[in-house]
Amino acid sequence: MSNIADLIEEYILRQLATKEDGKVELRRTDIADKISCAPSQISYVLSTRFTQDKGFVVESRRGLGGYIRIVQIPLKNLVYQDMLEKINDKTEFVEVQSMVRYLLQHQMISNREAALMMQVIASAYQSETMTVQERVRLLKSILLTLKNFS
Amino acid sequence: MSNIADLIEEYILRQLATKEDGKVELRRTDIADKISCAPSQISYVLSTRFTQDKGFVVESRRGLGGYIRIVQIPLKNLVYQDMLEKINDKTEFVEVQSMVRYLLQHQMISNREAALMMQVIASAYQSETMTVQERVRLLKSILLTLKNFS
DNA sequence: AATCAAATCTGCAATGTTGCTCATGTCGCA
DNA sequence: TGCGACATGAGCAACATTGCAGATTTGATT
Repeated sequence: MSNIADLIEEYILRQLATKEDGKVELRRTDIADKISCAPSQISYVLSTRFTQDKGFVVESRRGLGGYIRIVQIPLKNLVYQDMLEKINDKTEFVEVQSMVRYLLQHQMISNREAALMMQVIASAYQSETMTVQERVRLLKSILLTLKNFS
Repeated sequence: MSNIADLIEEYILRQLATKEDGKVELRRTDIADKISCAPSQISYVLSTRFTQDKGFVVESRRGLGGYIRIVQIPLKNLVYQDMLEKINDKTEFVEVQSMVRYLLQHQMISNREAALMMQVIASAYQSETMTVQERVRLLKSILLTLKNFS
């Protein structure tokens, strides 16, 4: 099937696959030239196949130095679900810490959200008075909030 | 990135970063020479990227000894500072709640950040075991984090 | 003082470089 | 044969770049 939309999708996915961090920056006209198609076709493919709920974020800029940035984001619910299941009364601080790092590196949370979370999480672990049950409940509620608001 | 405007922006930001007080004074033609571009390009970048609502104030003067002064204004810090000062061991839940609402309504935090904060704050107030001192410390550290990451 | 020249920045118009939207058309397949 | 996915181009919106006339400011000259 030499359907142009498929070619474009493949091309972008191949570019993405070469990147470790799941981010590429492309120029629309470059792709259009390479594939030999109308530039608007690129926009079409992006809007139909690189959607948020398929795990992509697309940002762009026009004018000189224009670009299209495509970021592949892990399936959110799975990640959060996984993390939620991992958290129990024996979960160490460093584990939670690395969860936050993971979320940050995969653009599932912002810098500021990460800082906010780290602050709260550190407090929870340092607290002399907070019970382990309370801490677990707090951590889970944070992850749940993120999950529901993504 | 062969985009001159970006270079100029970076240059100015770098100059600003070297200053402790967030103020720089530059000469338009100097920058233009350094970057090798038309002087009016500097004006363009200033008017599009160093705007008031991005937290900058630009003053300038023409003529001999003319200059461009760029000031990075931490307007938002005032709000956070104010809130920080208001928080003590007698601060009620509803007050904190309305602070979060204020931040949200003024677009200083996102929906998700607000949800995150409310979650944590509610936990802190509901906790049977957390001491008042711990709670105050937590609330302040949250606001401080936001302040530093804005 | 009044004037002029030089050094600066301002404002704006003209033009170039991209990406986006939308109306419209095509094509394969159930 | 009708629907939905695919394809295209025109016109538009957003961003960048440049040049030039004009406004300001300083300082030197008359």
